[in-house]
Amino acid sequence: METTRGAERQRTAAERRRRELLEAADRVVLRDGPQASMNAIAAEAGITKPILYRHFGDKGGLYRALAQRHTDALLNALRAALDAPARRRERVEATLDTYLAAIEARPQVYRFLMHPSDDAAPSPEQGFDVGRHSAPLLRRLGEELGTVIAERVDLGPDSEQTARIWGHGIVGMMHAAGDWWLGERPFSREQLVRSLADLLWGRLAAAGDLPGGPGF
Amino acid sequence: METTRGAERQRTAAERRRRELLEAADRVVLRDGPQASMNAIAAEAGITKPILYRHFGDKGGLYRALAQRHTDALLNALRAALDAPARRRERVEATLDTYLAAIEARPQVYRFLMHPSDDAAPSPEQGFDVGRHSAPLLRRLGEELGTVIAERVDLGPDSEQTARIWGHGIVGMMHAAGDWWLGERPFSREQLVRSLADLLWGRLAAAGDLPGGPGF
DNA sequence: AGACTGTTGTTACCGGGGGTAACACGTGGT
DNA sequence: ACCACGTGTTACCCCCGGTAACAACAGTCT
Repeated sequence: METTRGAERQRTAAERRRRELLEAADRVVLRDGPQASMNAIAAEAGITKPILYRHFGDKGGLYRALAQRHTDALLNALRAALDAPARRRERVEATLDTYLAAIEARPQVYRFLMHPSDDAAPSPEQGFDVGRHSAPLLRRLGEELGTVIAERVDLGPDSEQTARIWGHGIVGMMHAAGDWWLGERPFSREQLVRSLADLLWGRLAAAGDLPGGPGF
Repeated sequence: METTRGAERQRTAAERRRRELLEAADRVVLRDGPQASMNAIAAEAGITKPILYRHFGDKGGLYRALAQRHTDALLNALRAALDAPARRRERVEATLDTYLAAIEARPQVYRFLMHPSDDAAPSPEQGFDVGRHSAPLLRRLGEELGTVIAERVDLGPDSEQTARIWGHGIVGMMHAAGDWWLGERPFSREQLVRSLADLLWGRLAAAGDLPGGPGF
């Protein structure tokens, strides 16, 4: 029967179209930042809005599809750094450096991933639904790192819970420091990596007091 | 001359009005979240939009004025915790706890401060202007903590730079972990504080490996 | 052939958001 | 009486996300 072959062809055609649209969207987002409008994306793709909506449902759908590509790439790079056969300190430094190199190389992509401009999911949840509001990518990174820590590091009782806290905390540290550094960039990436690793290695606890502070 | 007294009276009246408007805006933001519309705020205040614009210029102006009140309060509380006469570990824990207690007590305020929905400053800077895009409050906290660290902790050469990195990093850690915790809240605030302080105290470096990880 | 179905594309519209222009009113100062 | 000024309104503009309604064209079924 010809129907199945026809349907097949149609499907692959639709997928190709979808990829083309995503590439156009990518170009616009890279140029205009996360606040790129649907009109602009449609124009870049040489078509009009309703087609975009047919393919992606709503703006959130397009953005999610767009984000997934970049997210997957970054996540794979981070996993590789995390799995390198080296001492823990070196793995941590490699992971920090991988992340920072990525955001340094393509700041607009990073900005798009981390600041999705808005929810796109105005779910009418009543009770305090705070949280889940930082970029979803950050959450994902935090969870991922948490499980890696839980798998590999011996943390005694409550290990699972501690690992998750640390996962989110370390990711947040990396993100905030990176975001700030990217704005001013007053020193090299290596120095940033070293300082952050030093922080995680307890140098804050080990350092001595300077005169003039409160208490001892 | 009566003019100065009259002008005086007018000015204080205008200031009172401004405070009333801010309080109305506060109510709406607390109810509707950061995406509260100018129409809604005007309605809550019992007036119409143009008055708001006369008082605050634009939406960003209103939001900035609104944010400053809460920001100052939080900042003062944090400074108090940071200045308590106690050992460093206790001061760190107190500061973490202060921050987390604040976001736990008033999640909507926190959400408003941290996720200002959008820039409000679409400055057409050309070059990579990434950064400065997380909530300004986070930046401010990071800088503040950085200077405190630089003032009090002996970090050897490059101390200034290291302190700033740590300031932003620690604030980011606190923020990300707090944001995540606020969403699920699977354990008490005390445990969160202890775990984060442990992380800063180098427990990650000290902990042993579990079998199965890469390298040793 | 002709009728049916599905996809691709269009134009034209809706509701709502930020922001502003133009005008009405009251009150105190000269 | 007149002026200056702050408060308030209505009515509008433009843009954005999203949708309805329709046009054109393929391939399929009888």
